[in-house]
Order: sequence, then C-alpha cells, then structure tokens
Amino acid sequence: MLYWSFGMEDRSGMKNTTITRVLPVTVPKAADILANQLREMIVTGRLPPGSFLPNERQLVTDSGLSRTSVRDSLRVLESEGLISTKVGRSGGSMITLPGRGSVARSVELFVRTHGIRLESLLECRVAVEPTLAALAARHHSAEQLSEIEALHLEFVDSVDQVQRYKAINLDWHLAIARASGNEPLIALMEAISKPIRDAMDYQHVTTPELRHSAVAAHTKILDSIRARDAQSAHRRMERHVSAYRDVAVSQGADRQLERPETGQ
Amino acid sequence: MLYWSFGMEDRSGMKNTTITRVLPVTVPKAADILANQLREMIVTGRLPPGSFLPNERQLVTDSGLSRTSVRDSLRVLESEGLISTKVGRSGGSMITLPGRGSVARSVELFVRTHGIRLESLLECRVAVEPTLAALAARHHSAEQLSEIEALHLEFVDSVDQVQRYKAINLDWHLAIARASGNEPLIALMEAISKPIRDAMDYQHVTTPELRHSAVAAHTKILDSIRARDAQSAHRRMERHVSAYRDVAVSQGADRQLERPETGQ
DNA sequence: GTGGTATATTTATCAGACCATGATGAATGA
DNA sequence: TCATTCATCATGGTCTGATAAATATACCAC
Repeated sequence: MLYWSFGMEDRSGMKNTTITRVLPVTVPKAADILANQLREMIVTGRLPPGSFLPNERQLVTDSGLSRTSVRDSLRVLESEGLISTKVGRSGGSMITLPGRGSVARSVELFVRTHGIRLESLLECRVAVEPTLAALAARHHSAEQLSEIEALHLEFVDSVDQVQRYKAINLDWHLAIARASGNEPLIALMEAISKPIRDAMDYQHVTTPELRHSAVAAHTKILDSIRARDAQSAHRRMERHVSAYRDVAVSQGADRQLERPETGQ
Repeated sequence: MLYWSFGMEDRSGMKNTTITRVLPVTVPKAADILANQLREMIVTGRLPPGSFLPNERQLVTDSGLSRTSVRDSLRVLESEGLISTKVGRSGGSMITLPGRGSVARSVELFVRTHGIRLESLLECRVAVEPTLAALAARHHSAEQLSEIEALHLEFVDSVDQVQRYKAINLDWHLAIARASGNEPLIALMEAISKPIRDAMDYQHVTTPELRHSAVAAHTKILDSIRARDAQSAHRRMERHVSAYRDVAVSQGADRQLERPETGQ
C-alpha cells in the first residue's frame, strides 16, 4: 500500500522533491561484513602481525554467524594475504602482512587478463628504473651493494649462456630496486618483472653484441651507484632501459601478451 | 627408516651437498585446486568475460567436491575480481576482469599495513608522472584532452576553495594518466592516489601561494600536452611533482601513514 | 634420551536442509 | 489490449551438525 502510491508517482513521470524516499538499500553478505571488521582490525594494528585470530568456533559464537559464513570471510582475508591459516593443534589463523608478492599477483592477473602489451611493461620500466637507480645510489647499504656486485660478477660471467644471462639480468635489476628503499616502487618492479620475464622467455632473442653492451651499461651504472652519484645513476639507467625497450619493440615484441589466439 | 639417516645428517651440522633431500611437501586444499583450475580457464580466455560459470550445484557434481569447497573457491575468485556473483533466478557467477581498482585495493592494503611513508608515495609520483605526461602528450585523444581541459578550468576556478581544490587537483592528474594509454602505469597512479589523498586530507596544509603556483604549473603542462610536446610535458611535470614532494616533505609529512599509535 | 603412542585441539570437508533473492510467466483486472 | 499482481522456480546465501585430517603436546616403553 505504501509503495503503491510511490509507484504512482514514479509512473506519472513527475519529479516531486518534497517526498522523501528511502535510499536504495543493499544487503551485504554476512561474510563480507565480518571480513570487513576483521580487515579493519588488522590494518589498524589492533591485531598485530604474528598474533592469532580467535579460532573458527569462537568467531562463530562471537559473531552469531554460522561456521559457513565465518569461513567464507576467512577465505577472503586469506586470499588478500592478511591471514595465514594452519590446521592442527595450536593451528588457527595467524595475522600476516600482504607483502610485495601480493601486489605482484594482483598486477599479474591484471596484465594477463587485459592482454597488456610488452611495450607497455617496458615503458613502465623506463619510467620507474631510473628513479630506482638514483634512490639506490643514495640509500644503498653495504650488504645491498655487495649483493648487487655479486650478481654483476655472475652477470659478466654468464654473457655466453643465454638462459643464465636472462635470469641474472632481471635479478640484478631487482636487487637495485630493493636497494632503493622505496617499497611501492620495489613492489611495482617485482610485479612487472614476472610478466616481462615470461614474455622475454617466450620470444625475445638476444645477440652476443646486445649482451656485451648490456654488460657494459650495467658496469657503468654500478659505478655510479657505488659512488653514490644519484644523477648519473639515473641518467645511465635511463639510457640502458630505453635502449632495451627500443630493441624489444623494434623486434615486433609489441604484440599483446596472453590471449593471442582470440585476437582481441 | 629412510628419514632417519637424513635426520642424522641434520643434527650433525654438516652440509653435504651430495645428499638430495625431499622438498617440503605442502598439501593443497581442495578449494584452492578448484580455484586454480577456474582461474586458469578465465585468464586464458576459455571462459570469456560476460559468460557464466556453471552454477554451484553443477560445479559440485563436476568437481566431486562438496558445496563448501566449491563455494570457498568461488569466494577466492570473487575477491580477486575474476567473477561477480549474483543471487536469484538467472543469477550465478559471471566472469569479469579484475580492473585497475583491483590493483588499487591490493596496493592500498600494502601501503596501509606496512605504514608506507607519504614521502615514498610522492617519490613514486615523481618517478611515474613525468612519463605519464609525456605519453599523454603523444597519445591523447580529443575527448581525453577536453576532459583534462575541463578539469583544468574547474581547477583554476577552485583555487580559493581548499577542499574542492584538492579533489580536482588529483582528478586532473588522473585524467592525464588515463590519457597516457599505459594501463599498468595508470593502475599504479590510481593505486597510490587514494592513499595520497587520504594522507593529504589528514595533514597537508596548502597556502594560497602554493595553490596559485600549482595552477601556473598545470597551465604550462597542459600547453605542452596540447602541443603534443612530450619532452616539455615530461620536464614540466617533473618539476611540478618534485616541487610538490619537496613542500610536503619539508612540512614534516614524512612520517608513516597508518599505525601512528604503535610508533613502529 | 630416543622414538613411539595416545590425546587434545584445530581446520578441512562433507551432507543436507531451509531461507532470500529476483526473473519469469500465468492469472487478473481495468 | 495492456498493465498489474502474484505464484513459481532457479539461484546463491545461510545454517546445522557431523566426520576426517593434521599437528602440537604429554606421556610411555625401551
């Protein structure tokens, strides 16, 4: 009855601003509500990493929900990397922090499902890596520097073994990223590295000449970082990754990753 | 019996590289196996976006698992943004693509749980936005340009209304990002924008002088983009966001976001 | 001590039922 | 004829209660 008159108003096409109507009400799922509560407790630090959530049966009595709903919410938090659940006595759901791998997985899904082109990912690197090199030059610790140097030695040594060369190449770039100390940029770099690696394994052909010039570029960049010269590290890394992108793109690598068969 | 000799080796403290040991064996959960299967079908395009997964009861008979496990796997896929589930007749789980918002959520969780400093996020912008501006200058469409111009007019007009100014400011930057056409970088920019916005709302104080100089900078950048001058767009954006970062950092904004109470 | 065994506690999984939602189409009435 | 109403039905959402599997802990036999 009440709604009927509203219905008349609707059908009349008239806009009556004096009538107050209820806002559209959406019914969230019980599991989502609980998941939101728990997520908020975790990100605000009320449930610090390493501590445990109440066990499932306790959550059932606390929340008044069924075990099904409680478990649904735990699965969501688990897939967000906020908890890690183990079975057995003194098992349970331990609070963990998402970590860069979590961001990387999300980016990988994005890249794969959208058929992002390799060119775009390399463009990303061109945007990000010079800054990473500059930050690494400023902020690197002794251990980080020696890790980079060790990888560089391996890199020089691997110049005639293509598979090993490719693997160490990206590892070296990642080591520099980690030395930058900028967590979001490290996460981005790690996130795009895996898709780049996949694409490169699949199609990129290197030549001995290119590999030797890459070794030369790495050597110079390493010098800049060692000297804590942020400006030259930035400039040299910029040249290096730009050149890399140009070569890859010129080789027709600018087609889409994944879903090549659908043609979309 | 077999494990016994291995145990001896462990306690001896000797490192014997000739002995091969079994790798730690993890028992995957039934729900995860099913989730992996379905995820693979989705990302490879065998289940195209817009189509529907079999309904839950069908998945139960197909997989031989219980409805609990089937539903657990669906919750995981849903939280990854790969499906969207609706109830009711002709409801079900529709395949969707993750989208940039999914990456943004993941990054936001990372930033909040790790207490990433505002300085790091602004450093991110400095790394990314000049490239975005350059790409936007090269690739922008007519519609994208007019959107940027419209936001710029609003921006100029809002210079004396701090709240409106802040909102439009970031929207303008995001519009430029979208015009770049580089999906991964757009996603990163959107991802870090929300945390930056939150932090800025919370603490950053602007002055009329700063706002007017920002308007001037935006005007010049817009000129470069309009002229499709990628180089100058890059350079001007670089100056603009660097200056922004320097101001914010000098105001003591370099403390950690979130968890300020724990002091860690 | 060392390794086996029982036990307790936890999550994982199953089975089956009922509820809530919302599209469909038939019945109804102007 | 057309719009409205209402029963129907397929779907996911929620609940209940039970059993299986994993695993830390305490205890026991040698």
